[in-house]
Amino acid sequence: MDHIEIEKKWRERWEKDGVNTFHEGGDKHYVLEMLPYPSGAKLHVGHWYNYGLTDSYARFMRMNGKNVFQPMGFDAFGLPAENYAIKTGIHPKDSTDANIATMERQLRDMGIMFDWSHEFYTCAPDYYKWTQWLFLQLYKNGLCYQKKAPVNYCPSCQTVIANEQVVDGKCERCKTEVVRKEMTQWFFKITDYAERLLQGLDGLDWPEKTKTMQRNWIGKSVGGEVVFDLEKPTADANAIRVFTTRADTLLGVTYVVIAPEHALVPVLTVPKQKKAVEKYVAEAAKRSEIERTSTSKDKTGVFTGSYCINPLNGKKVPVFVADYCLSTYGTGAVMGVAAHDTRDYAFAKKNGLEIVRVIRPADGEGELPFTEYGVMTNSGKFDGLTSEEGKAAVLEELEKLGHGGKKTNYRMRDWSVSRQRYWGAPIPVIYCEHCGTVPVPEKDLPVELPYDVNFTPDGKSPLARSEKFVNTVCPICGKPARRETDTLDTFVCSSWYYLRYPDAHNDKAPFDKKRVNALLPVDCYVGGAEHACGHLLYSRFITKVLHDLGYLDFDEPFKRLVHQGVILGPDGYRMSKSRGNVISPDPIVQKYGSDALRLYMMFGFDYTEGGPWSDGGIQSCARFMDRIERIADDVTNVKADATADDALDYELNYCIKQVSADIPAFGFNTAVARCMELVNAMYKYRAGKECSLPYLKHVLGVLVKVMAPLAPHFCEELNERLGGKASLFDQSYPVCDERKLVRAETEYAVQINSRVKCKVVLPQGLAAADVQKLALENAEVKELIGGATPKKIIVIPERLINIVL
RNA sequence: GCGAGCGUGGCGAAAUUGGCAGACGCGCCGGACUUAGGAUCCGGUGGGUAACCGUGCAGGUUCAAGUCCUGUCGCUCGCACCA
Repeated sequence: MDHIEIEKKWRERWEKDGVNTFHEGGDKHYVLEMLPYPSGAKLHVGHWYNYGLTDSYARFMRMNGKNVFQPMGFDAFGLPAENYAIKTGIHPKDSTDANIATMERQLRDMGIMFDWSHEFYTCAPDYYKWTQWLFLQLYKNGLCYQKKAPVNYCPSCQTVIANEQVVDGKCERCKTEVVRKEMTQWFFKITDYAERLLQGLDGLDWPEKTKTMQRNWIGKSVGGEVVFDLEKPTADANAIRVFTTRADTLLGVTYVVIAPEHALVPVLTVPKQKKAVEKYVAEAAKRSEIERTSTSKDKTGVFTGSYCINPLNGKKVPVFVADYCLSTYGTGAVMGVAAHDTRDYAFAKKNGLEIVRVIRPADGEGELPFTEYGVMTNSGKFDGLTSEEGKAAVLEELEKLGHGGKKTNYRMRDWSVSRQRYWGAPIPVIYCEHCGTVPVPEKDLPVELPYDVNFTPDGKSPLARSEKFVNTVCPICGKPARRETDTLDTFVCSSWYYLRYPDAHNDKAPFDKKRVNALLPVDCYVGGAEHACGHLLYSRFITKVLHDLGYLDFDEPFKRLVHQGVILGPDGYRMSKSRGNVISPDPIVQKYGSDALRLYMMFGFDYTEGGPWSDGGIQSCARFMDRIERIADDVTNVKADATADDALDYELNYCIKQVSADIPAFGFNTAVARCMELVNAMYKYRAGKECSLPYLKHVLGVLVKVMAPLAPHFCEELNERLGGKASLFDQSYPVCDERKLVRAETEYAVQINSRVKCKVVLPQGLAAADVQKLALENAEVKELIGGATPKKIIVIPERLINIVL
């Protein structure tokens, strides 16, 4: 069979007959793969693994009566295209369009049943118009705000660069040391949804690992806030607030630490300490950029010269600035309990601070620092309480005193959506001297990205230099005003795209409410695990926001999530251009056909594990198809007949049953193995004396349906050759006849003292007592027991008998 | 450092979830058909002559452990001073 030829033929046939066209109604099943970024590197085998195998799942669901919706589009904004433009001068839009054309051709060659009429590109104005609309909804509802935040800035390239472009603190392109720069940026208030994002995880059919990662990322921690009054209040401040999970240790506080970036640093620093503190803060700013992650185990810090008051006992404690306290978590200040925290202990030792024990183990003293829960001591009226009781009691007391109380903290921070970049959706905001920050009215969307801009880096983004773009009029007062020149993070574009597919060309709204509520949530979402705390979290957030605003009936976008494993290069390393170990699917498809590639990707790996690519396996799958074709050659001209051979009929139904369970569980490797077993049985049958070609043809006809989701073109071709008229994908999947799996006899393994000694054949379906009785009557078993009296006999129905002597 | 996951033949991997370890395939060995085969078909293939031994290593629970528990080593991923 010329696979290239027949694959082309069937793709054209499907197209012509509208086999892949989605019609609304019925028992919908929305299958979605994470949409690709159109890079110049084209599709690699990893995309195939993701899209090709998920398509097999989708085809299976379709043959099982589901009305499957499986769309595809392109996540087309982003940094690589812009960097490419800086390097080559080729406009991002042009290179992106070209890449999309190539990738779309490759995707079509895969033979996936995408309904292309729902396709979109996130970089097209008719899509990003609605990304901007989304921004405005968040803005209007208080979920979007501006604040100053640090960005990475390369002084040589004169541009802001992304975190992933910073390698060892240096710019990946020019190796210049990157500096931190404070800039005003837009944020989405994802932290408002922290608790719901956490709670919602429980009901999702997602990999536990991914849920755990999101839980850790959200980082809920239940504790309390303590207010330390300043010894000398000023006009600017009168107290330091700290967050703690160990309120039971409050009476052991011997100092308080604030982060170098804390607003109170200048307020609390006394003139005598000014020089030392300023020097420390400057050094910390540098360190946090370059080596914060690896080394700074050393607990450094300097005294501000000021003191604050422990609200519980009125004790005066010194305030330090130290970089082991993070400005980004909690209140940016912590209480120092040297006796019960390893970091505080190290800091106190180094700075000669007092160490006061207030918790002891339930028995004895134990060494310091003692960081576990125990019993309160040296704590006056709290003495004797357990840590658990003490936490509650202390926080209650603080509340009475008006100096704190219970508080829950989340590690997650708000989502920064500003990018000082050209190739993204412009943020729809206008700055007016008279009216201030003004959102672009919805009727004026989209704010179009100008094509004609200059990419040479000179300290401003290309958008900021485009006078035509920047200069506008204020929508309120009509006077000259300037546009925001930052663009949106591409994760904003991809945070709502699954809502666009059902109604991809709607120019009145981002989606039709009825249609979206009918088709969503996504029933099965498949993509890489690396998006656990990015895209997958943002999408959940946006869905919840749109739900709360009344646009959606559901508040979780993806019911079931599956991660495909990573296909590594033949050398066992992640595929990369620099390693030169990238496997391109194109030559493989040209040589063996896309079905052979698909089968191999299924057969060679555990889907969620992935693994190194190997060339050898692909031939085995091509050979497997040849074996099936050879049977087809034998039976093409006979009339099919279902007069059964018991042994082969058993194999056939066993295969149907197993494959039907494997495919929805993404167990493709075993599904293919079961089909191979059936083909082996067919060969055995064909070689036997009792072989009936009409029956063999019947079995082949069923196999072709069973395998249709796994090798769609090939199976369609065989089906046609066997006399089938309609497309297999408009037919039902074979159903296992359980009666055919009932056999008269079962072979039991007989164990003596837990070791298999022999086998006995007994009728199927016996009660345990009868199994035991018959087994003990067996001559071989009798001999093995040799007259000894069994102490205990365990019978596992249809499996084994264990006789303990 | 913390958290999660993994470790099974020469290789990719299976194992009804505590019940005959190694399905299926690659590779290898042998046979058939052949002028020939790197095509195809059939058979064999964890180790050991054997009793037996075998799922990283050491223990434990159990009639029974790849599967559960404890410890340990190694690898991968995620988070990295989170108070």
